[in-house]
Amino acid sequence: MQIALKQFVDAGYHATKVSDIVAEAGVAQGTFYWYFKSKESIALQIIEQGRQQLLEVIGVGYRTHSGTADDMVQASEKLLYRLFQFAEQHTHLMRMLLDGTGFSEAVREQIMLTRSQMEQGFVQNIQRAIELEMLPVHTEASVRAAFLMSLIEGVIVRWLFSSGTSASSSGLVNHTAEQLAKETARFEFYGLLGRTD
Amino acid sequence: MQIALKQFVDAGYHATKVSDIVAEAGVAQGTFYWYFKSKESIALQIIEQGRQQLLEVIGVGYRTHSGTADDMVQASEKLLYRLFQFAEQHTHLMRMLLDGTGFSEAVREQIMLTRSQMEQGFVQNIQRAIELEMLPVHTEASVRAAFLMSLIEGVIVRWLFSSGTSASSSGLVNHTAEQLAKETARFEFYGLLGRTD
Amino acid sequence: MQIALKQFVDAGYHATKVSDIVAEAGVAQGTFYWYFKSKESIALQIIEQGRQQLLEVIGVGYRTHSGTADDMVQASEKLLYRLFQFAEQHTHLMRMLLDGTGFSEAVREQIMLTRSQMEQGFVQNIQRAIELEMLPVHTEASVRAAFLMSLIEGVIVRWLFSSGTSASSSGLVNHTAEQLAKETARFEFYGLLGRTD
Amino acid sequence: MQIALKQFVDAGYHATKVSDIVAEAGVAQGTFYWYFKSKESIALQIIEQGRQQLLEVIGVGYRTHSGTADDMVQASEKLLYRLFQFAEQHTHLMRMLLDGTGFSEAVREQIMLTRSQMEQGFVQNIQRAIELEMLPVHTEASVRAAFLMSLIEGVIVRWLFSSGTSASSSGLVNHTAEQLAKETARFEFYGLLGRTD
DNA sequence: AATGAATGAGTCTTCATTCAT
DNA sequence: GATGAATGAAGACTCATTCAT
Repeated sequence: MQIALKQFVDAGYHATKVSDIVAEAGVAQGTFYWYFKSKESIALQIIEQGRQQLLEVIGVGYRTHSGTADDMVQASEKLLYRLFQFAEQHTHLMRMLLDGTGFSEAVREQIMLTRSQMEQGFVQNIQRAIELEMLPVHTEASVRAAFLMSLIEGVIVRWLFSSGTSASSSGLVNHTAEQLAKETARFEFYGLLGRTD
Repeated sequence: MQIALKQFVDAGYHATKVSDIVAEAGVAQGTFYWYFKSKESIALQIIEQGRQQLLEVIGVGYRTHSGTADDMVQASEKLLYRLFQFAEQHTHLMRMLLDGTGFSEAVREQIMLTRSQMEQGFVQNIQRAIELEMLPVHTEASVRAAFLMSLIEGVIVRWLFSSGTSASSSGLVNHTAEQLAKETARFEFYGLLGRTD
Repeated sequence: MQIALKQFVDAGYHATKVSDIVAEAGVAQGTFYWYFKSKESIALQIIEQGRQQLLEVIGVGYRTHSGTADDMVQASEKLLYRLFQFAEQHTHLMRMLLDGTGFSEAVREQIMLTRSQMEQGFVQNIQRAIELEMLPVHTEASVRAAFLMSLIEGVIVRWLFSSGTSASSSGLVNHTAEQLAKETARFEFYGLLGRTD
Repeated sequence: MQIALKQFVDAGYHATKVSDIVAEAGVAQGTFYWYFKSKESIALQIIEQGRQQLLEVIGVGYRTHSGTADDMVQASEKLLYRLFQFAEQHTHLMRMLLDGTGFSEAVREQIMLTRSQMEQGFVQNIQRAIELEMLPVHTEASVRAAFLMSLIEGVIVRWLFSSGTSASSSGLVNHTAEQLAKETARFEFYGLLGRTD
């Protein structure tokens, strides 16, 4: 699965032949089919496993029961830090989830489901914060979660996957997970204008 | 090209057969090859054309020479409005650019290049705003452009492409381009906490 | 036809596309079919035309009515000289006839027919020489004609077509038509051992 | 490879479909590509194998260290006999080598190389004979080898391949390998005029 | 558990030929 | 006479999957 994941991400799902996977794994073609029902099935299993790890990472904390704005920023920073760390350690998986390099319908659906579940987590957190009057009410929680999730996904993509291609390096490339978490949390809560005090 | 774009986006690049394209176009297989060198080449041409349109849309304004924070917000709102309108009218193209549904290496590279050029535009605008002291200096322009671009891409994806799959509808689905532009601009400048006055 | 012949010979019949021919000729694809019924038909016409020229060249003389061995050698030398000259001036045609670069059945048949007619000419000449007791009777005329024809074909091929490829240059490459005719005639009548006087 | 060779020779390289080969072989299309990289590659392998066999056949003897003219004629006769026998047993291969029925560039090159190597063998033998003063010096060895090779190629073509087409049967058709070797050797050394004693 | 040879459906691409203008 | 866009049959090659051993 490690090998398959890497190849899916590096070369794309379609461009990755089962024969490539087994070649790198050093086993025979038939062996693949002893462990996996099909090429699609291995992709599905990779995601399934990744989903669980990912949701654990973001699921842990962030469920404050009150606090100041600063508390929120700090809590978010911590969550983002954990998430970015995880992304750094599971580059291939994240790439599969965020790039979606041309998988089949069924696989794409699972990818979307995973991201959707992640986003749902944010919706709940934001909802809670609004109820606790830690956040103003001017916008729906789901919209704000969408903003947040967009931000996070985009940041990870630019941070970890922007090299190689001729595309610009987005200025995020040389950041540490920690710096990135701080910057992102600041933008999350205060926007481009930053804190106005 | 219209037909090919639609099929690429709906079924995926690989799943789209040249025979499907010509069938819907009502011409013979050979005719395709009279106009396009290969299947990849039509994808490349689609992007090339789309890139130009897209860059025109965001290239127009946003190059203020001074002004208050409110001016900035309004200018950004206008730009976003134009962009979201364009996205609404060119759903398939945007999907090709933002989803990248498993195209070949060469095509993916062009997609990335297009997005990168768009992001570069934002970098320059932000840089200008910092020079004019309209934005605080605490963060590099390229980082902020990355945030902004992430936001925009994520918003468009959730707004236009989130139906169909079982994934949640992200709360953005039923917004108009106008509403979305307003909300996004607000988040862009003030973050989750919103304006503090 | 000139252009087609050249391309058939240089690239091979199958590798030569009608579009290549018309491109070099500077006319449209359809124009080709105004003048020729098909790709095969142009090849057939080329041969037909070439056959007539070729048979004229070798048909002229060589019909002695008596004479010494020296007379025969000289007569043969003249014939070969004419033939080699013709070959030199019609390289492409000769190549088509002697190389037979993968033409279709019908074309190949015409090529064979042409060569066969040429060989028949030699059979008759040799037959005559035997009747006139200018040549010993130990071998059938047809066999000797086969030897002769083999010799001539091989010589022309090596003389005119052996460059380019990595294949050896056969030592014939830098001869003039005249030298070649002399050497060939000598071998024809006296073999490797040469004249024994 | 047997089957492919036969079909290449009977129908021509281009006219032979991979599907024809596998059909006659009784295997699936894919199986072909398990054993051969491409259609061209099987042709190349056929030649490679054939080259080795052929060069062995002519490589054996013929390297006398002195002797009379008669010795030479007999030695040559033996060599020719072996060669003609081989040709008779490997008709298809010889046809591929001598007819060159429209193969691709790469294959043609290998064919030419094979024939060239054969000719080189003759050059050396003749050179030796000249050094040993068994042959007169009036002509270069390479030229004489060209004559000889032409003779041999032409004889084989006419002997084995002249039926079928409407072309004449060249008078060689009904000879045995032995007779042919004798006649050819005679012509080789004494030419049309034959021995003058 | 593992092998790897065998399968064959699937697809892009080529190119001789046609035909409306 | 000439054009060149349109046709569509044909064929090489790929690769996920199967299966006898």
